Amino acid sequence: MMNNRQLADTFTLIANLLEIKGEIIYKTLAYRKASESLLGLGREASEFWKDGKLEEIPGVGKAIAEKIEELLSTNKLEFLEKLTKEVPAELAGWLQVPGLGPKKIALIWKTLNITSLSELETAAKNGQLRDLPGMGAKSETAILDGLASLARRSGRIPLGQAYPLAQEIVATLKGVKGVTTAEPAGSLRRMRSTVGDLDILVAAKDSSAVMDAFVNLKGVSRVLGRGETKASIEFSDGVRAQLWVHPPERFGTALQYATGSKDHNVKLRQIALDKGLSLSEHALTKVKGGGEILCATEEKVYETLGVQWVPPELREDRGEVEAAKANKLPKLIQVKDIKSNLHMHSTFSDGALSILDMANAAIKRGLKTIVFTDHSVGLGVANGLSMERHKEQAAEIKKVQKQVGDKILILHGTEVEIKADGSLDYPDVFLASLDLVVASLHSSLRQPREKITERLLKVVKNPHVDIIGHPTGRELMPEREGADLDMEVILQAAAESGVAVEINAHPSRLDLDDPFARRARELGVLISINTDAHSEGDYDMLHYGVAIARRAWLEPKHVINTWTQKKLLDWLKKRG
DNA sequence: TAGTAGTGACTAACATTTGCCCACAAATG
Repeated sequence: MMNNRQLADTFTLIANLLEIKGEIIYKTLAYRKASESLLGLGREASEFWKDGKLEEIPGVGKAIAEKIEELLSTNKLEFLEKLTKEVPAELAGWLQVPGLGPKKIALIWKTLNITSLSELETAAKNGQLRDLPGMGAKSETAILDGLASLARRSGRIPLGQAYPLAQEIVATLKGVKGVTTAEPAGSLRRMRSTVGDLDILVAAKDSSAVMDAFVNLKGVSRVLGRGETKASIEFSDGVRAQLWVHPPERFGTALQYATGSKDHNVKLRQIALDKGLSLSEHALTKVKGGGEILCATEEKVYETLGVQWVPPELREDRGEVEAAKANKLPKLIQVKDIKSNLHMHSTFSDGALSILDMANAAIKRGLKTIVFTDHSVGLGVANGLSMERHKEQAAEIKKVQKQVGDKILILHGTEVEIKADGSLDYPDVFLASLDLVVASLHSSLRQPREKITERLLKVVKNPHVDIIGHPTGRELMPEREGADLDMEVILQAAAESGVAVEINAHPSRLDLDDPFARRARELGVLISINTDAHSEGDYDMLHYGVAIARRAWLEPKHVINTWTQKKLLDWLKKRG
């Protein structure tokens, strides 16, 4: 049965083909909206279908509901088959080519009667494109460049890679003379777990010096464009970055614009229009009379519009604009709220540091409680612990606890392997003897949905398990898709059993991601944010996990790591 | 096409820059 990702891909394909076909824009928009909505839903559309409630999904009406139903029950869609007879599906792939949009694609396809990218390349090389209306030799070269760049590009960039890179760029640009402020914007500032490109915003009176510095950054392979206020570059690995430069007194509107998301901005600009103001990156302009209201800060933009300032992580048009209007935004969790790390490793399994070193590193970062959850015996590649070796670890923890005194509380737990049949790697009596149990999937991730859901469900119901670690098992660096789980079933069971579900803060995981985490919040599931630290530096990855939690609208009260030591210990005691 | 107002019709989608060709397409959040 198709999952949301596959449904969303189908509707994006339809939207792209309709756009090339030249269908009215609102149809295209409707399919795109439905696609976005499915991706952010946090529940499978099949759940809604089962209950006959497909049309309750935002952006899904009668026509799209029928198409979802057809796709779920037959895996096919007659509408799409018909459409691809009119507009070859291959053409949708052309939209990936930078410099090609729907109009040009339609023009080239209809005039030259070609549909594949290789035919397009040949046509460009043969000089067949330059004579088309509205095109010239330069657009022909641009298309060839675009094709080459497409071959280099590697999809979306994991946040854990983009974030440090952006910090570096920002630091460099801040050093340029005349620069007042520089900040990352775009999906990076919103802390999406993957980003498309790097957006950087700079405040400076004069743009030319900072633009120069930008296009001359180390590793830049080509300059895609450079104007008065914006420039765009590509690094040799295919990563793209953009720079906007605005005067300091307009920085607020500029940052608001560059942070997005697009849908959030559209909604906000609509609110502005309702107030007789036109919002752009430059200013709020009175529609009548044209006077400008300048905003040096983002806060002033939102304030002028009479809505609460929206934290960037929420700006996805998932209800935050309405909440801001009603003064009902959540008081989002912050890094400083986190008092404990409940999932981490030492040299007893595959960690880089001893119990003592990890404890000292945690003290340095102000943590009050840590739990060593080294791997269990079945995970041989990670040097998993036998029950025998757990005795050694217990002794070592006791010793270190004495050494560090009351600076931190060190607990003894495990990250126990969930075996292929859903049983755990240690017997229940042994699990009961540990302070805390994280249960995680590391193997047999490709089991069919029913099987792997059933497997995890067993674990959720085991009273000795306290936290489900990185629930889907997905990885971002290198990319590996998570298990095909029925997360709704898992989360509902978790709400019932009281087990906590993890947001793994390591940037190679970020699992759960925000749509599921938000659904967990709705269902009243306890959340635990952990670094899964294997080294000292891993502790500092916590902010990624907190960012995902913020994207999921989580407040301190939803997250067990914000609890006091006493509350945490009481909870663990109660769970047994 | 979705959503709403109201049962067949209407509205929705903001505002800007850049490059290339000479008015517009593409790209940006």
